[in-house]
Amino acid sequence: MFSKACEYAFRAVLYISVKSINGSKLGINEIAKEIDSPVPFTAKILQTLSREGIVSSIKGPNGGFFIDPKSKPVSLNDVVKAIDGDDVLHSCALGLKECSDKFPCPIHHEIKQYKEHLRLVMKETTVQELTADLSKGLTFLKNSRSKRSNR
Amino acid sequence: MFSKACEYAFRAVLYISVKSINGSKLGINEIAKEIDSPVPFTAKILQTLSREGIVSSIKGPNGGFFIDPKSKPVSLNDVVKAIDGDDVLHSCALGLKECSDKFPCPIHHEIKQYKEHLRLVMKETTVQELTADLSKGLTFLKNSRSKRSNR
DNA sequence: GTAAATAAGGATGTTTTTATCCTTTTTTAT
DNA sequence: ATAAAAAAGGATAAAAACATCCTTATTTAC
Repeated sequence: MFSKACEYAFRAVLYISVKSINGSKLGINEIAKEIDSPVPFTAKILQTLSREGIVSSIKGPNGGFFIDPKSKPVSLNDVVKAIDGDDVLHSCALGLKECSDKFPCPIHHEIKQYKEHLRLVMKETTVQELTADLSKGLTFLKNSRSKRSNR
Repeated sequence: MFSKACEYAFRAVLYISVKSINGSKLGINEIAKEIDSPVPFTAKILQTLSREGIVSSIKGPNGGFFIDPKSKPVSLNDVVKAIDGDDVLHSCALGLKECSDKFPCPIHHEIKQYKEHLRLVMKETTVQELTADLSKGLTFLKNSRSKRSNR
């Protein structure tokens, strides 16, 4: 559905968002541990997200990554665009470069609705509105007994 | 959404299905040309589809690939399973190995409905029912001016 | 039964994605 | 000022996906 990089990006951004509520800044090691992702790869992804203005960061002691709760909400679509690019949610299931109502692939009409709905959800769902359930422990960013967390 | 291999598989199977209506058997070169895909890679994919019983093939002169129009219809899901495996349509958008109603990722509930919708479409749509529009020229398997077809 | 046509299978190569490592820059505390 | 802590950035490595090539097996036509 999305690249691994994008999956890590979602998880990282959500984790940072939750922890940023009380003004914390988070180091890359903590983030990677808590979302069960490889440290250096996650660092690269956060670099990109930082460059794209999706997360903030400060260097130096007591620095780290954070998301100002008062800043403009970040949609899931913003994250996808930053990491996987703009095409992912628009590309044809059969791989046609041009696939549209006027020039449809054989399953264009069958999955059109699904794709539109998914795009809408990704555009309208914000990281900020997902943080509440996450901090209440109603949703999760990693499996309890994942391999990585057991090392 | 799907791997390139799976995209080629969809296109190949659909092309073969259309041409099989009048009993034709198709060579790998013709198939790859008509669906605008790399010949040897497409050959590999058809090998797999043949092994999985999704297409039939006979070797030797006048041999080739075909789909008996009277055989049991093939769902798009059958093709996905043969090429990308069974997980693709069930995997978590955030990459959690275990993501369910009981143990949901933060966007599980948001996209659950759409994933189910897509799975249903893939299971219920058959290659056979897509062939009619395709042979009428109402749907397409390649772009008119694709790079490959211009070589 | 020989040659040609065709798919099947195995080995290999290329590109992209995923992941790691090392150095540099910035900031803070002392 | 200096040392330590942190992210940023560049170079490299490993794995997976994508793609090709060569040989083998099967079938047909002559």
